[in-house]
Amino acid sequence: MSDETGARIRKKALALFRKRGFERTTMRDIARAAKVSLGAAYYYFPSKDALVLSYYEDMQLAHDKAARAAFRGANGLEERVRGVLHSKLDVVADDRHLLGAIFRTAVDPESALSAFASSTGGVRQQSVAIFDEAVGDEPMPEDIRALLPKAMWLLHVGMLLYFAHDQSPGQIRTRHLVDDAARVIVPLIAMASLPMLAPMREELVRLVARAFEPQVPSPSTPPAPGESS
Amino acid sequence: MSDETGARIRKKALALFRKRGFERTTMRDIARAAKVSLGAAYYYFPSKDALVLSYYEDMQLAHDKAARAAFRGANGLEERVRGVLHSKLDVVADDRHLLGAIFRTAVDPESALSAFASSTGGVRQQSVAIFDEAVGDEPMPEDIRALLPKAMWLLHVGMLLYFAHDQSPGQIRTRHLVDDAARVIVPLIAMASLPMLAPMREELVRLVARAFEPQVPSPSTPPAPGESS
DNA sequence: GTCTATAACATGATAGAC
DNA sequence: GTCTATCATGTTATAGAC
Repeated sequence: MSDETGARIRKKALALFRKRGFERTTMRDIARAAKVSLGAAYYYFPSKDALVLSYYEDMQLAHDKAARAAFRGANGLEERVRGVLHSKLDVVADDRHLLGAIFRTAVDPESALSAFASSTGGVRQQSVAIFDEAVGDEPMPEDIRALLPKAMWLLHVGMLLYFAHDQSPGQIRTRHLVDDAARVIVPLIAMASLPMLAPMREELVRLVARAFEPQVPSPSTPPAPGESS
Repeated sequence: MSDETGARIRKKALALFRKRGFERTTMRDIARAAKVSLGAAYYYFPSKDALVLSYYEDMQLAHDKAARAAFRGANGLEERVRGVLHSKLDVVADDRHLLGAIFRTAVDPESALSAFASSTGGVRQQSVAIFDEAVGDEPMPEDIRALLPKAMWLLHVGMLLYFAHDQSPGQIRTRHLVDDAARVIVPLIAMASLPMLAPMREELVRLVARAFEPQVPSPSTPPAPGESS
């Protein structure tokens, strides 16, 4: 019954996390709720953080579906941006306190769950891909097109951080922020596309692109020449 | 000997953190090194995180001095930006692994040390002030002038995060990033100042300003003055 | 070999004696 | 103000059931 047991532990864990928060839920609580021993819980999930990562994956999958649904009714870039961001907030709305736990590990350079670690790379790439879909075939200079999804992913992390700290009722402030950001992005791209600004744009794009370069040769990518600094 | 004991605990703790990292240093190690009991250590510092906050304050003070020294030899905004950012990296260079511990708590909405919590407000305000000095009397539209220090503070947090993850020798990549950013900032301000872009600038400034609005009236500050975030 | 249960350990934090 | 127990909890080790 391995599959069933693991699923039950996971389900109970997420339920407890939602109800009482990450910190105040102990592994013993989880085991008790799932009617297994503490050791069994650890047999299925090597750490408490692993249970959070499990939530992280769930969340990503749910966002994929929600965002694509939003895209279907959307007209133009602004609406797609609004859709991809609001749908993310919808997905995590009931789990704001869990975000804190995720951020804590995501930000730690030593953690395997670090937002920049390769173990979460798959989930992150999937997340960037949905922003790529949001940009779609909106006309813009090639260099901007290449970077925009990553930049949006980064901003969306900031949005989640803001959301996690947002004390306003229904987190209305974050919702407003998203609307404002969506409204601004189209003219911003238009402005950046002005030929007159091409030189500066190139410099900015180069700067951001360099910031995104991988730190270590990832196992799937052979060591690229000329990438030490 | 209260003062002397507390100072000794603090000093030994920071030394151990530097030598062996935050995680691998236990409160018992610290107590032993400072020749006090575990309970005594907790008498002076209510938590392990409190010891990190203590480092955070030290770091801020050191950065103030280092940045002002850099300003004295600097000519123009670009050099001051370079100075304020590089001096920060200089100050934290030997404590990169400590940054991870700081971020972990700074990002957590429940933590008192959260970067957005009022208990760290004093330190953060001081940090924003040094970026205000860096901007100095550079001519630019009023609304940009008001927001720029906060925006720079935010970007500098990103820089520290990047620095903490930077595996390149001597963290040369972060250093290059700082140079690039400094080079870009002056033309960026010039561009944003174009009268032709005033409408969009106003919208952007309003967006960012709203994001910085304080969440709740802090208990230590009466609700009258319009500043805290 | 695959799963489960129990005991033990390390460490952050607390209580109460002196 | 300092100490000695003691607790709570994440994690690991060990032993057993099937």
